[in-house]
Order: sequence, then C-alpha cells, then structure tokens
Amino acid sequence: MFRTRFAPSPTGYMHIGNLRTALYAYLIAKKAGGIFILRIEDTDQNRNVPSSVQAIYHGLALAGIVYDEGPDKDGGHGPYIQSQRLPIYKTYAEKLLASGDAYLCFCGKSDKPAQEQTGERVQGYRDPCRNLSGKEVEEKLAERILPVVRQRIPDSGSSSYFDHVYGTITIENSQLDDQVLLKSDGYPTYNFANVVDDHLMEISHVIRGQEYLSSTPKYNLLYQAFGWQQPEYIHLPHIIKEDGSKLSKRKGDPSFEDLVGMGYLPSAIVNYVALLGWNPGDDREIFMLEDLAQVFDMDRINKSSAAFSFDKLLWLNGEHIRLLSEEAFHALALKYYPESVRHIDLTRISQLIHPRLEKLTDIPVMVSFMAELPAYDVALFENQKSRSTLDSSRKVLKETLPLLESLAEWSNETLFETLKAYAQEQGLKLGTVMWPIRTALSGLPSTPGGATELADLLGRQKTLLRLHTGLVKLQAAE
RNA sequence: GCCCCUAUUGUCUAGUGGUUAGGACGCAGCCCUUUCAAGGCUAAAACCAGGGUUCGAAUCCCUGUAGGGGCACCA
Repeated sequence: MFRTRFAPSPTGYMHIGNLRTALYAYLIAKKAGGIFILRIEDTDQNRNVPSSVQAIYHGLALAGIVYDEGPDKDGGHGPYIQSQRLPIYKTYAEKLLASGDAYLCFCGKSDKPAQEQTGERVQGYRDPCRNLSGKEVEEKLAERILPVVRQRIPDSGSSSYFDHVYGTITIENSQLDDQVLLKSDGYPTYNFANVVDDHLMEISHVIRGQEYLSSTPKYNLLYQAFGWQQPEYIHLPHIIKEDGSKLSKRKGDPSFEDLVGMGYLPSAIVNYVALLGWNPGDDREIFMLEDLAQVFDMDRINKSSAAFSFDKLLWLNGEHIRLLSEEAFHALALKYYPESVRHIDLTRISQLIHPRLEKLTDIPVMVSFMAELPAYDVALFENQKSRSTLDSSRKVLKETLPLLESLAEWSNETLFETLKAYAQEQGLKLGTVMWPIRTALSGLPSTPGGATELADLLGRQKTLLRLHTGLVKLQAAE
C-alpha cells in the first residue's frame, strides 16, 4: 500500500515549491491507489504563524488536492499535528537513550563549537556529552540543567540509500552531526519527529525537497536504530527563476494563491507546476489533475532544477480557459466585469472573449471600450492589410450608415449580410468595409470580436452614434 | 572550509553508444481571417570545457568550470 504525506510547517503561505511537493506526493499515492496524508509540522514554536494552517487547507482545496487523512480527517494514525504528539516523541527518544543510540547533552547553546565566531563550519560534530558517564549524567540532572537528546552517529563507515530521482547517494558517517533529536523545551526537531511520524503513519514514500538529500542518511540511521523499515525516497529538484535565483516571497514572487489572484486558473497552475521537473514521456502537455493521477511516474522526475516561466504558464492558462465550457467560463468571468459594462449582454461578451483570453484579470481592459469609446486617432482608420485608407473609410462609413439605420432586424447575421452585400456591390474587399466600422465602434486596433459582432453587442443606438462620431472625425481630417 | 547534487536552444524538456539531436513556450515570417486571438505551416535557436574508453559518444569514465544544496535546540 502506498502512503505518502505532505508535511508543511505552518510558517507562512503556500509557495510554488510547496505546491509541487504536495502535488507530486498526492499523484504518487493516487497513481498507485494509495493514501495521501496531510501532517502539520509545527515543532518550531518561534516560527509558527497560526493563520498559515488555514492557508495550507485553502491552497490544497484550491488545487483540488484532497487528503485522505489529516488533522480534520482521522485515519487512525493521528493526531496529525506534531505539537499534539509530544508524548510520543518522548517515548521514542527514551528508547534510543536506553539502547545507546542517543544521549543526553547538557551543553548550553553557547558551548557549541564556535561556528558563528570563526565563520568556519564544523561537520561531523561530536558533542563532548556523548561520553558522559551515568554518574555524570545524574549530577547534571541534579543541577536541574535541561538537557537535549542527541543522536549518536557512528564514528566510521558510511551510509547509502537509493533515491528514485537521484539514484544511490552515499555519505560518510564522519560528515554527519550528532543531531539534536529532542530540544530542551521538549519539542522534537524535524529530524526526529519526521522519522517517528513517517514510521508511525506508515509512510511508504517520502517526497520532499532536494535539500534533504544529504541529511537523509541520518534519518536512515534512526530507522535502523529502531529496527524500522526505511521508506522509499523521492527528492525533488528546486524550482527557480529564469535568472537562476530562487523564488522568494520577499522579492515579490507570487505564491500559489497570488497566482490565482493574478488571473491564472488553479488547474493551469497545477498543470504547469507538474511539468516543472517531470514529463509524461510523450508530447502531451495539457493535463487536468485527474489525468496526472493516471499518468504520473515518479521514476521520470528530473534531477536538475527548473526555472519558472510566466510565458509558458500564460500560454497554458489560455489553453485551460479555452477548455472551459461556455457556462463555466461565464461563471468565472462574471466577477471580473467592470460595473460600467454590466448593462450589456454579459453572456454574449463572455462568448466573444472566451477564445481570446489568456488570464481572467485581462477582462476589464479587454471590455472597457464597450462602455465608453476611448479617444482614438484618425490614423487608426488606415490599415494596409484590409486596404483601408482615410478615403475608403470615410466612404464606407458615410454609405453604410443609412443602410444600418434602416435595418429591420438588428443581429450579427443581418448586419453581416447587409455589409457583405454592400461590399460586393461596391466591389470592395470585405475587410475594407469591416475595418472602419470595427474601428469606429471600438477606437482600438484590436478587439474581441469583429465589426458586426461588436455592433450586435453594442445595439443599434450606440452603434449608430459611434459610427457617426467616426465619420465626423474622418470628415474633419479631410 | 568539508560533503552532496546538477549541467541539451532564452525557458521547460525528449534522448540511456550509431538520430538530419525530437517536442513545447517565447521570438520571426507566411497562410487562414470581419480586427485580434485561436488554428495551420515555415524559420532561427542547444549537447559547459578538456581529456579518455570505443569502429563510433549528448549518452560511459576522469578532471576542470559553472550553478544549486547541506553542515542549527529551522524545517
């Protein structure tokens, strides 16, 4: 049985890397018909941001990632919040103490090797307390010094493990520190809580960032000390920016929720992020979450870090928008329409912008001309491709105006037929007729929809008025 | 400083000894077209460097270079 978990610490918001880790963990479980678990790692009392647990719930919900077990979904392996599991860690720490795989350390924080002072890093740290006699320990305890529990790393030898992404990793034990397992405040460190919980929650595959690659042997030593079976490992490469630097909230890089606020569809973001470091092995690029759960393969995850490209996300977002049904799109678009445009047929506007929209937040700019004609230059009536000149435009506007004024039925079809007939009769290119009309109606070089679609949408009165305005402008330029 | 990892077009990537090095985004051009999108077609664009191994290396090995990560009573 596959059991994976997403184990964020509630320190802020759901950034892109977090989203992908959660997504991959979810996909690996779901592909195998397994269980996906949410566990909150809040063992650092200084860094906890209470509201960010909500951000995690919200982010997962937004992405469509549903966990099978979690703080509010007991699957018999709870509690799923580490701060509620303190007695458990204590029990297991005592086992290690008893077996000699851990020891009590009474050093104050300032007794540590002077890393800060010298700027030199010390690896393979061996604390003097590891050799304290039973009697010495008793004495320290009697002095009421609060100890920490440290892991006893073997002095020699090396540890290897297999990672699904990076292959076999080998680290010399001498490179590993005698890590603190239990802090003096009674809270476990990540190193310890993670191992204990992963075992107790029967996690089969550990999916996490690549920063744990070289500390994983320490965790494996812990598994061995307990006589537990090690999980399989999937370490993920980092997501970076196109300039090679890392994503950071402080530098203004958006979180998952920020991106949604910027007009990107959650499904598109999920799709994009899935492709950052993984590919299906064929040319498919458009995936919904359900599709990913079918085809995802952890052995196809890449080793090197991937740069986040807004260009590609934008394209993918357009693809996802176009995948939406007319109704679904309209429902989403609704809240982006500015007040000024709400008297117009919004359903019809949605139909026009749907195939041309790249992100939802572009809607206001795209439609605002419908409410109010922007100021534009006569030069806009000149267009080489449609063979439009100031003269031709003036003629077209002047001659089609009465035609449209007397049109019996005002619809896209009748408008189009009328103008097409006019073009044929005059021996003009259709574009030469449509260009000045579209221009006069919008005052823009490009619009969602052509001349007759806009005329239909704006209605007879507004159309004739704008056409008039255009004609006046052209006559003034004569 | 020590250790670990990575390296194919601007970006995401395919590729596991023999390919005209494939696809996608972006970029440029053309077609389609009632403007713009979408769609179709075309173009430019890459194997970090140097040594090996081999009849033959993007692919295997070594060295270098560059980038990233780890070495906390943070996760």
